Amino acid sequence: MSKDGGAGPVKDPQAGAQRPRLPPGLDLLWGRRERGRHGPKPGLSVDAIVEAAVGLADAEGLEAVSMARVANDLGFTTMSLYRYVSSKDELLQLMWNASAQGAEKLVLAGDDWRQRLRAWAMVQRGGLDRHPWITQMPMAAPPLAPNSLTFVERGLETLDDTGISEADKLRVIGLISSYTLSEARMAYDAARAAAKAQSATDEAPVPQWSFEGLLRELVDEHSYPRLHRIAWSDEIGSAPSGYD
Amino acid sequence: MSKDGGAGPVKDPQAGAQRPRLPPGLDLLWGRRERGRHGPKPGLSVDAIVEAAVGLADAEGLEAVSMARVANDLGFTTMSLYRYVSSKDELLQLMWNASAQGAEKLVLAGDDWRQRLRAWAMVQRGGLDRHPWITQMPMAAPPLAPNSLTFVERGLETLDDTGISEADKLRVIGLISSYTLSEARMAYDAARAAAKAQSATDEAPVPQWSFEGLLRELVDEHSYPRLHRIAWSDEIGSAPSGYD
DNA sequence: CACGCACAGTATGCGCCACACGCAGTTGTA
DNA sequence: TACAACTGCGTGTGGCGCATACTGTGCGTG
Repeated sequence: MSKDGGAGPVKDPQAGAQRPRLPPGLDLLWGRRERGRHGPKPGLSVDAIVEAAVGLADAEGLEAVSMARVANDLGFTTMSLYRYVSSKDELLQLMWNASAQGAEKLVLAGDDWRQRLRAWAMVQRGGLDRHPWITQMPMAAPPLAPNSLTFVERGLETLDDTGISEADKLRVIGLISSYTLSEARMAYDAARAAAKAQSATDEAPVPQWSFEGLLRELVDEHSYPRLHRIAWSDEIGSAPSGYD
Repeated sequence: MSKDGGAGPVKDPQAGAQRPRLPPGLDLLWGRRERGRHGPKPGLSVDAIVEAAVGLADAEGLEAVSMARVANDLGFTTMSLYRYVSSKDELLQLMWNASAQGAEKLVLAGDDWRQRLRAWAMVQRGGLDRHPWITQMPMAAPPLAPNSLTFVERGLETLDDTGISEADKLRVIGLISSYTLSEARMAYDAARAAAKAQSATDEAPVPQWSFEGLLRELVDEHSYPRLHRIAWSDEIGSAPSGYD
């Protein structure tokens, strides 16, 4: 297979010409997987598959996303999906990337970087609330999907007029990001647990524990003095993430 | 192995009477599940199971932990485990808790809170490096296991002489914690990816991508100007987490 | 002192999963 | 027109968590 030389018609006017091959998952993510030109027309598309999978995850959670369910929702068989996606993991990466769509067009208003950074974090939190299954994803490696990188880029943008180093900017973005993620995860899991407890309500043999109640029950005073104090004070209420 | 292995925090000789029932997963974690007194002697124990599972996860990763593998390693059948543990999820919680053992006896030296907090974070990071599978865990809800709470308590302790509110202390701990976790996760995933790439080295048709190289390849200058600058500068080197 | 029952470990099987493999039919190109 | 590339499907494999029903064991009590 020799593909060097620019003799043939190059569809991509981008001057990049011969880009090196990417690792297996990333090529599709960055639109560098080429489909052949022969054969029947595809009755399906990567986008349609990803859309169906995201819809399923939104409606029933990530654990409801199986190749069989997605294929069935689309009216195809399980194995047909593998003509478009090489593994379930790849599909998950595509879903993640899809959920971060629209980052390039968002406007981060604010006079100083604090306001902008805060707005950025709120946008992220909003996305996580809309697609809470992201908090349950395997999270292999830092996000190298195009939309995720765009979002990071926009985060860096909010720090433009601070004097800190580029590497520190990246670290700040990472820290905010991971905190937002973990907060969203807790909120989601708590909501799920509550929903589950409610669904199992017949006679209620389970006394319906709240997080705070549990903490008060479990944390005894002399083993956990500080936690005990916090648990028995009021308000574990939240203030978002506008600190530093 | 010590007799006081995984679960029981304290034995109450007299107060064993009337604590309310805990939700299904937590009772075992807090040593509040009572075994009957009849029948043959158990040939197995919760501690032994947890220990085997942790060993397996340390050696081959979390995905190698299946009820069948754990049981087989112990020389029992799959279903025998369910006499001690009511679900795989419960086993995972126990593993998590077990990995946080020893928090009560660690010494956090330092004159000011920064040093102590930093030491605390380093201990956490050390634990995550020793048991990297923790980064891959489902992470249902905030950690309510006794050892995890002990660790949080020790974290709060480092902030004793700061003037900030209790709730803020908790938030600081949470933030540091989540950042440490996400950093450890990235390091682990990167290591795994590298190991995988190396194991598939015959002729090396894959050009062996590094994270930095990938970033340089993917991030073009005008779509991602800031990331591009970072990618082409040197050092994405790390400085731990002694900031704020 | 024997009997019953709570308990231990086991055997079997169900429904689900991701995915390998090979087939039949369709379509652009030589 | 012949061929090769391609699509979608049927079938099969090995694994998973776990429900259920069983056989045997040994303690507490009649």
